[in-house]
Amino acid sequence: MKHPSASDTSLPDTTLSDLMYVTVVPALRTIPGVEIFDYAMDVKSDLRPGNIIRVPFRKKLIPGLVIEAKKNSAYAAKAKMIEDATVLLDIGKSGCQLLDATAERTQSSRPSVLASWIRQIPKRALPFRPDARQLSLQDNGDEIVYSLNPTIDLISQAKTLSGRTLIVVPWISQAQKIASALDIPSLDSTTAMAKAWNTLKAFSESSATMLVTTKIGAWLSSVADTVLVLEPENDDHKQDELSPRYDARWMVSWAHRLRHDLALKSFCLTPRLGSDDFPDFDIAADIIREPITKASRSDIRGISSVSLNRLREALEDGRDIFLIHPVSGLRARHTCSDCGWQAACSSCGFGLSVVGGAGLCKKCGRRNQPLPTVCPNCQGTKFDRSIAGVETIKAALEKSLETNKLTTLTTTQAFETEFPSSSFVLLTDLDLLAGALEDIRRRERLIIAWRRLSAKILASSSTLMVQGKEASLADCLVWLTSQGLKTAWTKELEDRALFGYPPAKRLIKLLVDGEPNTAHEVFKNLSATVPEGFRLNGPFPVPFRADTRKPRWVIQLSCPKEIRDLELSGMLKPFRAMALVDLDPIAFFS
DNA sequence: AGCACGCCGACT
DNA sequence: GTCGGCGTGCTC
Repeated sequence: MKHPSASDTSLPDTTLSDLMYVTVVPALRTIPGVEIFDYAMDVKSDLRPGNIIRVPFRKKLIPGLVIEAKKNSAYAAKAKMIEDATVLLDIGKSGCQLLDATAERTQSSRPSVLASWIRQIPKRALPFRPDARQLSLQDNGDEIVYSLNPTIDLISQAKTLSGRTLIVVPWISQAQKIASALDIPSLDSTTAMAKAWNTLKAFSESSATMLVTTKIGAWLSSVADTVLVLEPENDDHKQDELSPRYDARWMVSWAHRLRHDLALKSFCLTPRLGSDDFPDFDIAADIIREPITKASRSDIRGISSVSLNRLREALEDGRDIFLIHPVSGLRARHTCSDCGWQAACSSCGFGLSVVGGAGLCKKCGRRNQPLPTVCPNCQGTKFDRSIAGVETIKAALEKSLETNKLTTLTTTQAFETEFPSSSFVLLTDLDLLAGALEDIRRRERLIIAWRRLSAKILASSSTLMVQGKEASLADCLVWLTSQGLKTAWTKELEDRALFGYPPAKRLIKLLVDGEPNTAHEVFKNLSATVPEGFRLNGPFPVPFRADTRKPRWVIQLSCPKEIRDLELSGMLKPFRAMALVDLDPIAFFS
């Protein structure tokens, strides 16, 4: 099998005639620049681009991806011999291309991306044995389906499909629910190593199979016939913690770009900001708005007297009652009533939540941190200034209503719960649905979350009572209509355009660690590099850093949205040493 | 001699 | 980014 390459002609054939070479991307965390390695092999081992094999590396055997087979190598003298050329998986040429594109996009090396894709291969992995496969050569589309219940519609669509189908969802719990509904395997971060490998291998081997996965399996779209994406409007499709950080939605559409025979279908409730395609339905849920005013207060903090009465009535009518109050624990923060001093996490500096009498950090997860009873700033002894937590409200409500049948839900739980028919649900504050994030995207997130919750209410013929500031409540019913959403998104787009934020502009984020002058230095150098039409903002300090960590700064680079990844990464390459470059940020200020 | 530690360059 | 080779210096 001959694979032509530049090196075929650039070097004389001095090698033994029964040797060939392969260029391999090892599955290994490396810095950008440490990318590919050549290996020698017997000509009889028929390796091709896309094959995943094991290669000797230092003193170990590690997984590697063949990206080229060739007669000669400039590294022939160093090249180690591949003794066992057993192919363990094949991701094809398009898999290699997707790897290249992902590395470029995430500003990381191909080996690092590959390592994050295949993670580990069990010791006793069996050879790759694909069934005879008919490649569909038709040009398949990229379609968006709007639905009041995207999950149900995705499942029924999946049942009609016959090829190799990958279902990509934003959360593990959804993946597992869909897996059991369709009786197919799920691949997510909780799947054990050997099982994960066998699952993805089985998916790649069979031409008629189905797999549901979270963002960690999105790369398998390079071997799928059809990819179904659930809730593409949801930002949890982006891996934003581990490195390399990538976005499942981007990866899936890039796979489609590389292989047009890949059919792509997205199921959503809300169009993404910037879309000009809107659903043709309204979410006609039973919703009662209850503005929070001083006059409407009940004895229970955070609950109006009208809400309390409605809850009581619902309970008397035998309805299931739910409380959504997205502040866990006893109270949101341990804040001094007199001076406003706030207890902070000892490892990351974020404000501590009060759960079970001790401090819990919502940012880094550190638990059981001691909370002072006397304010270290002003010696005050009252700490009840912060918003009450769900434990506090639940206890007070159950006492007042003389019941133990109140179910409390966090936002995430609210999205995952199937409400019993005719439930009565109280949301304590509409604004809390958007989470703690103070970002230009707050409104966008709030609208998406609000529509999701309302659709769940509608599906179960329940009632949602929503408290909130008068101004916040004013638009919330409008957001549930197609026309109202269109208006809201148009307004949001105008605001973003005004400030130079996505999707009106492309935004690149650079994170610089160090003193202010370090950040300003990088900013100055960037200003000198960046072409006409680009704009720089910052450096903004990143809040909530631990005392032991250096301060971190955000520099925003706003540029025309048409700009290509390749051009950007070329321009920003010199800054890689000083800054972490995120070409695809979801949060704009941290 | 035996071993822990840390630096630094190579990894095919 | 990680490994491992090698030099240093301490201990038995």
